[in-house]
Amino acid sequence: MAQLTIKELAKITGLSVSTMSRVINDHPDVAPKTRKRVKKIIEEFGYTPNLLAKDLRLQSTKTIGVVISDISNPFFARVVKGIENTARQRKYNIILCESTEQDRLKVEKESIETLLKKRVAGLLLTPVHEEVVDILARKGREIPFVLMSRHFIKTPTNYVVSDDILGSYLATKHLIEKGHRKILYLNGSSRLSDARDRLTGYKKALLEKGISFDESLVKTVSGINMEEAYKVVKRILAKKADFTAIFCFCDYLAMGAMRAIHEAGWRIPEDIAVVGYDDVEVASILEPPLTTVSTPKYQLGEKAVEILLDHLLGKKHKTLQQVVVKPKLMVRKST
Amino acid sequence: MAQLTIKELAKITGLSVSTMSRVINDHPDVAPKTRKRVKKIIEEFGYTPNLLAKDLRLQSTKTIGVVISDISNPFFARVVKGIENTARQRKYNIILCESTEQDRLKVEKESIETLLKKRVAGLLLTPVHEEVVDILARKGREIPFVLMSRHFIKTPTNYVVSDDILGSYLATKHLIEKGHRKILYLNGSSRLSDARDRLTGYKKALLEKGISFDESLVKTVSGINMEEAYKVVKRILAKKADFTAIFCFCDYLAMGAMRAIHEAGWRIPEDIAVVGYDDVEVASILEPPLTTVSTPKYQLGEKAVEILLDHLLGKKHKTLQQVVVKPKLMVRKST
DNA sequence: CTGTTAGCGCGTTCAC
DNA sequence: GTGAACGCGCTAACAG
Repeated sequence: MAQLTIKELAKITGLSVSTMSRVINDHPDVAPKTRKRVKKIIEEFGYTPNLLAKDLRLQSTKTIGVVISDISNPFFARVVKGIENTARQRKYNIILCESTEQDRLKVEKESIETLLKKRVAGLLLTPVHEEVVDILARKGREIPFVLMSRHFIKTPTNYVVSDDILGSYLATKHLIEKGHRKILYLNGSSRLSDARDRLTGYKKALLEKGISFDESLVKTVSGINMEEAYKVVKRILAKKADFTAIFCFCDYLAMGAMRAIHEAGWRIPEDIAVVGYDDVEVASILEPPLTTVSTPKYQLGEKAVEILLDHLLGKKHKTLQQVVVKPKLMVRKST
Repeated sequence: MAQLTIKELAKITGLSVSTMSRVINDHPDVAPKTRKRVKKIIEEFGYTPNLLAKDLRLQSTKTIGVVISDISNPFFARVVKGIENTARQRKYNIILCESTEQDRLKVEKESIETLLKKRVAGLLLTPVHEEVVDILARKGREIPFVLMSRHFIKTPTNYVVSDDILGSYLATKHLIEKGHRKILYLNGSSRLSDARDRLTGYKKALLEKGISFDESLVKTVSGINMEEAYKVVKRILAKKADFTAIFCFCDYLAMGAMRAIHEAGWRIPEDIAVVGYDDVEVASILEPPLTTVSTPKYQLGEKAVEILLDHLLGKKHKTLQQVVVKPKLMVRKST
């Protein structure tokens, strides 16, 4: 990292460090010709300002920490795209951390600690444990953060989520109207608000249509990914299929479920109908095209960044922003 | 960012800053009881070391810059997962930058400049323009970097790629053996080595089987994504389908192509066979399951990080590492 | 084992 | 319009 420093640059130009600093930051108080000459030399010698020093001096960085559970999940990939693109437009960079591993809590905690040490300007998270939020609220830490896809009840925070109750209500209702009475719900961990809310929506539709809730029809996967869903559904199918439809917590799970159903020799939707959540890009070209609940993924990331920056720039300081977007049912061939 | 500093911590404990530094960094030269007491206070007061200061002092960061073209592409999502996970295991973080936009060159350049300013320890890239590599090789910049999926001929660098000629050769040969003579090749920009190499492999198989190369059967999409592929194939199909198979530069393109084919009312593979490249997770559950060329995506990212760290830690300094992994044909129902 | 101090690269008063 | 000097928070000699 033997780079040219501002001091050396000053030596080369024969001017002072402060003048260097001024032209680097386009400060007005510099004679036009001086500026020109210095800029030329900067170009020629390939000077690269050290943001570590600048940020330390200014006590602020243009870096946003992002903690996401699984970038392989097309839903999150899309959210991250939204985050990165809008952040970059606003001259911010993102440090991306995953927390997929078994011991998520530990990984999440460590990632956040590291991000805090790096003095990120703010945090964007899809936390698995509420405890994580407590860490951020600890004394002396007034770092802004916004949760995505999930929120916690105990701790009020900024967040951007989908109206999960509504979404899964619509999905379940749709299935019922298609004649299904026994609907398996393949859920994520009930520790999460999105999983809980989607279960609530599921129950709500059942109730409304006069179908009694059957606890045994709710299955929980240990990890939100295709492979897990595949395994779970395969196991269920091996026993006895006492249901005619599966509603999945998200499309990524639905994909695994579909694979299991196909492999078991059942047809979709004739034998088993499938509904997902998220409306991921590939949903429409699956076999068959997946009926799902559509959510604005890119915009979710975008909005999260905007809320964060509003707080950073002190615009809506202290005012909690909680955005809930309305999902939309996309009916396709899987039901 | 009003955080507790090491100096204030020293004041609280009644000890010196160096002692603080020592316990923070687990330096041996500290009395056990002192260490214990200090640690307790750190915990209690919630001290968070400032890495900006530490890194500035040490002239090195544990951050890796990653410039990827499109995180929505499941291939890259998987590669990034490999990068992030192995980096994190090695105590490094990644700053992720996308360069999808129209004016890629500019975005790529800017991202790299920013990353350099942030003093990332090294760079991982899938560059679109060779020019970008020149920037990194400029005087005074001896930052290590490794290219992924592509490389350049003019400039020798570290890289991790798939044997693209072999892969597309296998794919094309497979199609020919299935009886296809008119095979459309949906390619990415020929500026890229992977696109060029895959075209070469395509031609090689043709030549070997005594089929003359037809320039008009090579179509280039302007952007590597589903939507682009969908549009291009739709347009082609609207005219006249003078081919019985499509070989796509990657699965992501294949997905768009499949959608267009379905919409046009053709069957896969009866009317048009489709082959992709990458063997993305969803490939096996598409309609129909996609025949494709399998590449170790996660491992590609993993290997890239390892090469980078080898250089950072001075192990194989100056020795260029160029890894070429052998792809494997996965025959499924789309052919 | 512990404390003092210099300086990493930079921005910012405050002089001139 | 320009320069000198201080300090952001931290580590690493060096001294004790």
